[in-house]
Amino acid sequence: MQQPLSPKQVAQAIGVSESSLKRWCDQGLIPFHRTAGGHRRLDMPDVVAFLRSTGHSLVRPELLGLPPATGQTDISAARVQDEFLAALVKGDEEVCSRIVSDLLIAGQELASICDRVIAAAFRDVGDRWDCGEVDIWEERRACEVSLQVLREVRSLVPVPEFDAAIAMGATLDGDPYTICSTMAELVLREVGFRTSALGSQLPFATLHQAVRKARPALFWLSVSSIRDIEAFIFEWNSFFETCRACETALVVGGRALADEEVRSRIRYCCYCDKMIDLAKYGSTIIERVRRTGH
Amino acid sequence: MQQPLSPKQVAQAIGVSESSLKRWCDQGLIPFHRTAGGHRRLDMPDVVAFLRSTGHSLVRPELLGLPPATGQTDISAARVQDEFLAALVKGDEEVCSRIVSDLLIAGQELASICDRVIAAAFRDVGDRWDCGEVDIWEERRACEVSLQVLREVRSLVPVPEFDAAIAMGATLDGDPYTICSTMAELVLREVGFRTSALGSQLPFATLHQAVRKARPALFWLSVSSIRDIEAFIFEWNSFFETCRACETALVVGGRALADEEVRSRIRYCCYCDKMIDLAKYGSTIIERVRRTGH
DNA sequence: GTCGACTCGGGTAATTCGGGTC
DNA sequence: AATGTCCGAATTACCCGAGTCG
Repeated sequence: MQQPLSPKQVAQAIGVSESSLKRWCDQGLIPFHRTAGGHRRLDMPDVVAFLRSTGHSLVRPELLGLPPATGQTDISAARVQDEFLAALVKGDEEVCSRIVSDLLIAGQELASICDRVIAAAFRDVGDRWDCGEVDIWEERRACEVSLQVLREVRSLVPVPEFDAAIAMGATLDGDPYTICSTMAELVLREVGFRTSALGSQLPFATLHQAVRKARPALFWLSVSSIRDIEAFIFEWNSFFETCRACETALVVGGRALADEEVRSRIRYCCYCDKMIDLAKYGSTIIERVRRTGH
Repeated sequence: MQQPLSPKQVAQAIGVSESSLKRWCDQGLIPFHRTAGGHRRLDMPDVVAFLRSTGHSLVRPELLGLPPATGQTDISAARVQDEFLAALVKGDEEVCSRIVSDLLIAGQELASICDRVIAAAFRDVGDRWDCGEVDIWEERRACEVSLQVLREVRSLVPVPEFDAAIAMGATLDGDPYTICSTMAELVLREVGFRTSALGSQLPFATLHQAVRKARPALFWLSVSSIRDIEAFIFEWNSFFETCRACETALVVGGRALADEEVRSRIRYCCYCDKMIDLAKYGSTIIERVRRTGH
């Protein structure tokens, strides 16, 4: 759990006077609470949200425990993607998380950072693997680094409300790739869900149990490979019925279902090619739940 | 009735100095009574009421059930373990990470937190799984929560020196359990290594490459299951030769090697039953590298 | 009764408050 | 309209020798 920040800390990190920061707080631009003696205390995710919405940048990020800035804030610049890819292949976690947190603070959509930087880098790593340019251990190290980066980003987005709608998700038996599923969790959390990731390699049987017990409003499944197509389709559709009975929206994504052939034979509520799609669909569900209660 | 709390406990739990808390007591903001010798004692309901009134609403009452700072007795340890286990099974990441970070702040060794809280909880979760008390998805969720907690703790550990010795590690092909390996990374990082975790399910072939290319001073392998013992032993010993050639200390741990029968047939530099052992061995290596340069 | 850890009370330095002014 | 600077009063964090707890 994060320690709350003092106005001075935040003011110095942004590079403005303490008075300005206090005024912003008092105007409601940054949520804050007070100590018993009346001193203001700020939470990190609230500060980050303020930075993102106003376009302020951090002069001294290290005062907030963030990595030093790179100055790169334009996500479409090929240079950002190249730098991220290079750092990822070298296993340079510091640079990776610096790039991502810069983009985030600069106000880029989290979902498009996932799509255009992280997922894009993994496609490239995959290509290089095919060519024999990177070894398995380098690819796995890249996964670990990315997971750590995603974890750091997670601490920068607001904690969901205690009574928010629940989203759950996983990857299926035989599918060890957790990156997509972890990105999905992060994106849905940012949209406002209380998320719980169930990890990788789960058999369908236990997913039925999970949905019945936790009653999530949304369930995501990331499918990167399928062994037995017929068995998969049968089990999938049975799982869909359970979801429907529990009023759970079943969302699907992943390489293996880019093929319309398979997709046409399974039932689902939404197919998301990219994280940005998931973010949009998640928002509509959150909205509906807020309005109607389910 | 709950046991009364000491000022230090409460101050730590809500992240303020002990003096502030005592002042608030003396101002009448928090009701309290005194021991015969004059020490302040607070009751849980009063503390919770105070937190509500000051907007610390995120803090949950159960977080205050933690033991005093450097609780070294088995009793207090057992209590933490129970709280952690309960939260883990419920998938309550917030409470889990709070417990761990409180213990860290209180000065507990990271390695012994790993051994006595996290690893211990997983043994229990495993037992309950065997009894059918918890389902697979709950166990997997517990893994994910633990990984999140470990990654969060990682950001509290000082960043290693740029030129520090390197430690690498992984789990082997067919072994999907990453918790132990992640704990190992964390412990070695705290000791001063620049670590890079390679994730799970790595074939031996690529480990040879990794060691030759990165030349780590230490390589950890966590082995929780072995399929073909003879093949394993052969491949292992070949990997040990590579490590020796690269002056890499090969450290081993994990359930599957608790059996001395298998262990007697493989070569390694150190077997670590617990994380505390790994921390000690890691320190000696770091020391040696600092002195001799390799 | 011993002992280590904790707590007391009080003092001091640093931070923050709110408000007024530039 | 927004920001930066200044100020006296209040709040908080850190420190220490003596006493208490378990």
